[in-house]
Amino acid sequence: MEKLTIREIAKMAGVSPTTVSFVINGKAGIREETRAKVADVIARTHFRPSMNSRRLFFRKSYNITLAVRKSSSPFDNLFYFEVAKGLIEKSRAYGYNVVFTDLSVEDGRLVLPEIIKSRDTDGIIFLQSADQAILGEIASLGIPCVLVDPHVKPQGIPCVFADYRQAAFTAVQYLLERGHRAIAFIGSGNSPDLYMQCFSGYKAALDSCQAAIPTSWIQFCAEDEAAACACMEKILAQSPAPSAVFCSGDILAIGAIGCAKNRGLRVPEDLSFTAIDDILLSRYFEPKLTTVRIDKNQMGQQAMDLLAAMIDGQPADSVQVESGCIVERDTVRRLGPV
Amino acid sequence: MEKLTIREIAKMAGVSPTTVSFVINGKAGIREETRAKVADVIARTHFRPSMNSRRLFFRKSYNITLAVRKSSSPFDNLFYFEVAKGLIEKSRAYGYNVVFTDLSVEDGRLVLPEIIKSRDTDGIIFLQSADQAILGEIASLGIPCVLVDPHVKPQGIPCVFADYRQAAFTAVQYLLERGHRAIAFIGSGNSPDLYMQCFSGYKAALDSCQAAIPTSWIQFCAEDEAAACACMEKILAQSPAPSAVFCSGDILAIGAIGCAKNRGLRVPEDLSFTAIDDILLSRYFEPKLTTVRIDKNQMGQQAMDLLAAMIDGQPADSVQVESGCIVERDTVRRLGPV
DNA sequence: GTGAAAGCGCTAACAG
DNA sequence: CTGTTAGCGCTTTCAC
Repeated sequence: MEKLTIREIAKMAGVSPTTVSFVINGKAGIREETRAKVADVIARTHFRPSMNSRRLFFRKSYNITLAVRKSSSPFDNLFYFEVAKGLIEKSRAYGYNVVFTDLSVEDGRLVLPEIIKSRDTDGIIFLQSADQAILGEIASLGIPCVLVDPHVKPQGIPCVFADYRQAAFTAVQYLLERGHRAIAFIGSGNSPDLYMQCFSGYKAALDSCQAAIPTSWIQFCAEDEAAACACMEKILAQSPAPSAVFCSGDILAIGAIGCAKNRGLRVPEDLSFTAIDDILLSRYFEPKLTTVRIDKNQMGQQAMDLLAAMIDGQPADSVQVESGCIVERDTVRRLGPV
Repeated sequence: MEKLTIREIAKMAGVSPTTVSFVINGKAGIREETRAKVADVIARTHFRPSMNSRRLFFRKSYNITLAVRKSSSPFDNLFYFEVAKGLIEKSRAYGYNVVFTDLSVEDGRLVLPEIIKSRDTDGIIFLQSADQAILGEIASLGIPCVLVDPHVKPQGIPCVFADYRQAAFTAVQYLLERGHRAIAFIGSGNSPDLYMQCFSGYKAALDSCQAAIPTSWIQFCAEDEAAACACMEKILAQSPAPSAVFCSGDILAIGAIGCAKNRGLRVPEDLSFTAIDDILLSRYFEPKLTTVRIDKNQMGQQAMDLLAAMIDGQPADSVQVESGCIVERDTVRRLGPV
């Protein structure tokens, strides 16, 4: 079988290459009869125009790059993968290939992969991390770029955010509706933006019911599972004890619940928990965690929409995805009327 | 700033485009002096030759496609991601972009993504699944293809296998070394190839110590967590009871341990367990699972090596990655001397 | 409405 | 040892 090119197709259909090109690209000005004839040949031969040629002509790579940090935890990986799925689904419609790449480290500096340095990508999506130096380098390369769920808010780069304020509000509201008033807070001050959103949601829910809480119930040094456990310890060290705890992330709740268990408390009989994220583990942890789902798939989809718009030169603003969906499991007990 | 092309660089360096091209591609026949001059200009300008042009010239896309099934469990995702990491690391050295894609379903038939149909990829990597029709379609497209950890062994397509026989042998040997002789087997007959490997490793380890076991200890209907639980039930229904159980997958062990727990048995005090995989959950499950690690990262790397060889037209054979690394955790008890 | 011709940026014969 | 030239396969003016 010979190499199938647009010329071959033209020959087979008895027309010129131009005509074939017009048919392929749906341009006007072709007689319906000719169009059908050409379309028929294309269908029969399964011909596809060479992407490589179009790339050269349009000076587009039709690649978008998903940049992942090198050493990330399995949980990060899960996060990435869900976002990636959303991205991939959408990319199909836009005709982009989604290329995975990781930022490697040389001499302690992050270094961009070749696909970016050689501008072989039409756009870039970063997940969570957002090294300022890297961002600057990309800006100087002139490649559109969007950040997904950044831990720290950068200036001048469109982002896809989850609405952590709404998520926190929902998680706490859920507790209130089940009769809880004594609700503690465990979060991480490591990402101040994130912290502020979560705390603000927590506060908004509590404000509405005029609940007073001791300041020892507000813990913001939980940057990981172990630290969350320590936070829980501090909360339980004083009386009164809360009837419920809201944690700004599932992994923190898992740490905090571990602490409660160690002290002989039963969850949810003695203490209820809600959190934010819905990571894989939450379904397998004992007891199964009640949490507000962050829709990572949708974040991926939004990122694709945003990036595609930027590539087309349209002005783009950050977007926030709805984050008010609670998934009810086994860590919340309904309290009798107070 | 003007568009940087090889002509521009040539002009700046006062040479011809050919010379620049030769320098870039490390061809012989350039005076060192000229070479240095050109190299200097290239370094200063951060020039990279347009991938799009090279693609057209070489008729190569420099893409390899990682095909993922559409609806897969989070655990599959984790598997994919680890393989992908290995793949990505290696792809850098070969100069390939790793493009993620999923097989979508139309009218109940799997359909190949555009990147494959339009031959915009130099090779394809499939994970686990291996629909025969799809494979045939790809073969007719003439695109090199490798399978990673296929559940069913296809003919004529190079694969990257884990050595499940070795893994099973290692897992059972580990139990033997700790004094266990009464060791039951739980596996899944759903993937006969896989089953045979696991059982053969289990048998080989046991053969060497002449241990006799009742046939009820051999269970092969555990296609998932719940089924594994049922298998465990059957094993425990008769006496004597084994002192240890080997499961051909972590998720099966988790199901089986659940059954043992329900019956009031303590793990590992009353019953020990080993398995194969080392999935994320095994570290978080209570008790933490002792298991033989399958190195998915390495499988990804091997897949890249294999695929690259095939793309270069070299003959390629399936490879098997070493799979004898046990990760010791909390599900095995050492028995006193018999 | 359709065809001939130029060019996207690079590479590699082929001259000089 | 270096420069000129002709494509790789497509798209798109610009004539006809």
